[in-house]
Amino acid sequence: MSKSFLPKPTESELEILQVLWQHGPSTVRFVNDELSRKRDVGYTTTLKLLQLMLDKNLVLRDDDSKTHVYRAAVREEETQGLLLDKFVESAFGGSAMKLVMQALGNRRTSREELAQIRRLLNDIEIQNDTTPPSTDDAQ
Amino acid sequence: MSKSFLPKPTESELEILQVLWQHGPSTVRFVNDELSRKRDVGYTTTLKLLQLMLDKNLVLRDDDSKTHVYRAAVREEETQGLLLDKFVESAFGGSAMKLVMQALGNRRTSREELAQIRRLLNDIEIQNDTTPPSTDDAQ
DNA sequence: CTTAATCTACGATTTTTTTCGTATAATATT
DNA sequence: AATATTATACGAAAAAAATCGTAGATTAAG
Repeated sequence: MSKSFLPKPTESELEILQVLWQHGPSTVRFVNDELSRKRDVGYTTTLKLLQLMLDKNLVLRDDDSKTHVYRAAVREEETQGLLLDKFVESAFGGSAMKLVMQALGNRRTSREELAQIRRLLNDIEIQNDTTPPSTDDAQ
Repeated sequence: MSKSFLPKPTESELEILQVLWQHGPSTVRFVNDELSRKRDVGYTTTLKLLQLMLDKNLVLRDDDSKTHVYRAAVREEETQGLLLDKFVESAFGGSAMKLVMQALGNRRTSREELAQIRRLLNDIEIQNDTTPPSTDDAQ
């Protein structure tokens, strides 16, 4: 009931969402310019994508003025969570732990970041102690 | 020079690799049976996929006997690393930290796992101390 | 030996995703 | 006002990925 349908965005759709998340509501022109910084994309391609995303309710648009303004209709964390779940499942056979170990192991992590993770670990541990293990229903 | 070309496997190819990684060299029949446990797949579909993967050098096959035996040609960790990089880039805008935080935050992590991560964190920190910070170029 | 069962090869179709061209409308420029 | 610029809509092609059917070969069963 809480979370409405969130369709899994495709690779290209995700690129666009990144732009919208990072820069807020944007015109097609702006989104396209941003995408163009990385690779070659035609204007109408971006436009079409945005329109499809509108159909899928991935974005909303304000068409008061001639040049429409699009904005993300899905929240960043929520979407990332969804994608993460799928990714853990498909690439790591369901083991989030393996993923975390890989992510931490195979790249330089600064002292500050390490500290940040430690803090999070502490929080989780406290929660684990406070909140009883509950019925551990795996899916 | 070190790592040879590793093509990014598609979703379906990944499913197959999972089977091969987990069960070792397998026949088409076996792989198909495994996939069928999750969803509906035709035998020839699996066969075709395996053949395409052979072309791409994602798998190797032993066709001494009539029924061929396929095995993964790419290592699990290496492939996961590759996919992880792409995923961090596309879904988390390049921030592995955000990904780790999400992965840890949004799911129940057992005490044992938390300890495991702490150990890893320690190891990394020691490395950080031992190895000079070098040019700390964040981007 | 004949028939049934099991495999591989492979073309071809279907589905999904991405890209683009063109028509047309609105706005800006000279 | 005429022309150039910039937008959107939308069909449709191109590209990528997944699925399947059928032919022919080999092995197993009867």
